[in-house]
Amino acid sequence: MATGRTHRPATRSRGIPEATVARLPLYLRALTALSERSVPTVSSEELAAAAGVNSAKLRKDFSYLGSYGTRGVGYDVEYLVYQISRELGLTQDWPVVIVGIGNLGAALANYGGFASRGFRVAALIDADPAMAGKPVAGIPVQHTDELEHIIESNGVSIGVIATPAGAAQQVCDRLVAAGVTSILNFAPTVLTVPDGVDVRKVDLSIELQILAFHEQRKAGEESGQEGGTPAAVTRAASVEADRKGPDGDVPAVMPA
Amino acid sequence: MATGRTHRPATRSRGIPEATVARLPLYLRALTALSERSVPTVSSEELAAAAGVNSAKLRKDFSYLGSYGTRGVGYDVEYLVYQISRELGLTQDWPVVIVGIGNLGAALANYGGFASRGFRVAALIDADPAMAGKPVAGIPVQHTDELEHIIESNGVSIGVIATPAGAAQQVCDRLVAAGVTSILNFAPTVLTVPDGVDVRKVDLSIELQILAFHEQRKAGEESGQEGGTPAAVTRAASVEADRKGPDGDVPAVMPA
DNA sequence: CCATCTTTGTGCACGCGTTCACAAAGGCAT
DNA sequence: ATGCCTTTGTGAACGCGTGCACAAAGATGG
Repeated sequence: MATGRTHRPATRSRGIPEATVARLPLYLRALTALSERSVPTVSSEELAAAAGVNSAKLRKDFSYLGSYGTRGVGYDVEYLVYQISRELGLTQDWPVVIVGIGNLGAALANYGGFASRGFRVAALIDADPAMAGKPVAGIPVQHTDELEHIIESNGVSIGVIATPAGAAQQVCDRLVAAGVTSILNFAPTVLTVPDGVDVRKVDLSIELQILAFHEQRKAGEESGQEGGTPAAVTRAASVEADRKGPDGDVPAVMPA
Repeated sequence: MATGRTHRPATRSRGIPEATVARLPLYLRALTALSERSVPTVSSEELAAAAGVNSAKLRKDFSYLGSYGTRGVGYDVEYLVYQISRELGLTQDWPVVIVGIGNLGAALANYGGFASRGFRVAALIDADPAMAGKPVAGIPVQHTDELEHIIESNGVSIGVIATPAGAAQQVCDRLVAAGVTSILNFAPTVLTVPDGVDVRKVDLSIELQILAFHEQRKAGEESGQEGGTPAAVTRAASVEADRKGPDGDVPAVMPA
């Protein structure tokens, strides 16, 4: 999973474990699919299979929400959709701003998953004056100068950062100062935020590196090859040669 | 974090805990930045701050790799960069294919972080015949028919899925059948894969929902408002109304 | 109304991950 | 060479998350 919680070490919110909260959207998605097919009830076993988890874990997760099941029958799909939606806070609209409208920012703006879960793109913001006014996904891009005004007038509490790494912390600071208390960070940087602000990060580069680790392990188990080969040393040395200048001046979205 | 490990419950590979592996890329990034500034050594305290973790955790993480530090001094930056790169398997080139060249796929293709860490985009693949031959990020898009051929002739073991949810499992099956053993999934679906295949997922919708949960909790603690308000019920009911048809036929990338 | 059968909800145990706290180790100054 | 000072490496304790296994609960059929 490309996700990583940053701060908030192990805060069990209102008795619901963090690990459970992270799975609720998964259950909700599976339940929504069942709801569309007009399935009235579902057993923990079936739903767990659809969500890709263990049925015992699913039952324990639901037990934190309350006793919404019926023994011998299962769970009422519609009721559970409502309960989970409510628990996740999806019963209200969340205005969201996306900062950094490069390739990735544009992809996010076009992402259909926003609107369908109570998230509304309130504004697209970019530092490039040439972008200002240009519509992306039907929404005109606004200049960074407007950031504070946009946040405050729309009551935005969730911000998405899709800028290059060099700009991320600065953007983050401005978002927080303007009142944003939850940030989804796509820039490959560690963001520092005050207490009370949640940060979640999505980092493609890290995901790939984790996959490479397991891939290497799988390959190494058979061929038994290990240790620094000459080629390996060469590549390692070239790693730094690739990276010129500070993080900020790489034009592409999300430099590593 | 937008990341979630899927299968592989708790396999401690060669003695290195999974949680440690997930942090190694973070350390590597911080170390690379230090290396660029020609910093010769760094203490666990400094590096931990740069990586956004606890110094004790960092030292324990490094202890799994071996004793690469010098007491009273710290760690040699260059040496550590090499050791972590080697451990993560970044000392070799990993050809990667990206399947699904929509908004997101194009953003990924343009992502600078690929090349700088030993990942090479071997091919871009899309099901739309109109896309075939069109260059994206300097690489011509190829049709899905070529998938097996591309995988085998390039020795690709890592695949990135950026298709709509409805196509993801099918693409996944074909990738695995052709020899791919690690998959990074951006489509909002649970992928089923045989043993030995690693799947990591990046799911924007889930991340936002987790943020919304905490955001609601923060808001609720002050205003003490709880329970299903009429407005809440309205929204919950409209959740399903938004979602027409099966997952597959939503045109946008990554429907939720 | 009773027996049976299905499925939930959870007590319990186990293992991973995190953190504390400190002894061991090495550099450095004198 | 010796003592001091810094920083590593790790033993031990703790807490969270997971999974097992079963008792309680309720539906269903006779």
